[in-house]
Amino acid sequence: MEGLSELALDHVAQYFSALSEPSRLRILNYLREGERNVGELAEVCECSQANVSRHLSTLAKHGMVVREGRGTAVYYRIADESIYALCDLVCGNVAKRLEAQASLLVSLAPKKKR
Amino acid sequence: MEGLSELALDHVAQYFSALSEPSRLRILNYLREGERNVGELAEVCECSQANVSRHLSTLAKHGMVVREGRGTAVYYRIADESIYALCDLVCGNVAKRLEAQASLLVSLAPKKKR
DNA sequence: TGCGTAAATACGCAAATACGAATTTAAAAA
DNA sequence: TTTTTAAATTCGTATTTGCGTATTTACGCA
Repeated sequence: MEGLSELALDHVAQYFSALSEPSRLRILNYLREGERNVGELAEVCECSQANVSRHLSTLAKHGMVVREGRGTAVYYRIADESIYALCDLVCGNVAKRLEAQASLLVSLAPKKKR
Repeated sequence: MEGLSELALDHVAQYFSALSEPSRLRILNYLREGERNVGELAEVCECSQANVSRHLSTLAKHGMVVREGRGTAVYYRIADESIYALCDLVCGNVAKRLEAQASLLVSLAPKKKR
């Protein structure tokens, strides 16, 4: 992403922004197991129907999920598996960071009993 | 990131959130070439000093950049190159998406003159 | 110790974003 | 066509976030 135009940067930022919400990450996580309709996601996410619908539309806007109406329900599924590579990368970094902080904490903490 | 706790999801979301700002992406981009101090970044980013400082502190909070005071200036550099892998992945996805939209646009557009 | 420069922070405001509640739209079944 | 169910959208509100301006802090140097 060396020489990106201002506009391209905005797009990338928006893309990251779509992933910057716990509920949306949770939704993506559930979709790992396969497609789900809005109601199912709402239930398992402990999230209102309206809310899930909104989140899904953001994800869809960035091509992360695909919408398919079937019968009276609407099913969503992951459009691009590379999303997970992304998330896993971040998880790795976050974990590294938390570990670092934890060990720092330990080294600063007063000696444990025993 | 299969079975993540609520708390872990929050962390991941925050991490993405740190990358969801064009100015911050621009800063990261400049840091590809090597360390820079705040003033230099402010100049090249066309961003106020205060602003750059704020952005840098967000990036630092997530361990993306490292702070090092030298003399009266403060230099920042990338802490973890994997950030770029992340950004490049996203760039790829965004590009794919834009291309798809572009070709859709073409197929819908009225015939071009000539 | 005081001065000057660079970075960080405080404060106020404007824009963006998420959410609940209510409503509207879309589609199947009676 | 009417009814029913699922999903999308609208609206109002509270929270978050980014930024400009001004101030404070940190550091080197006279």
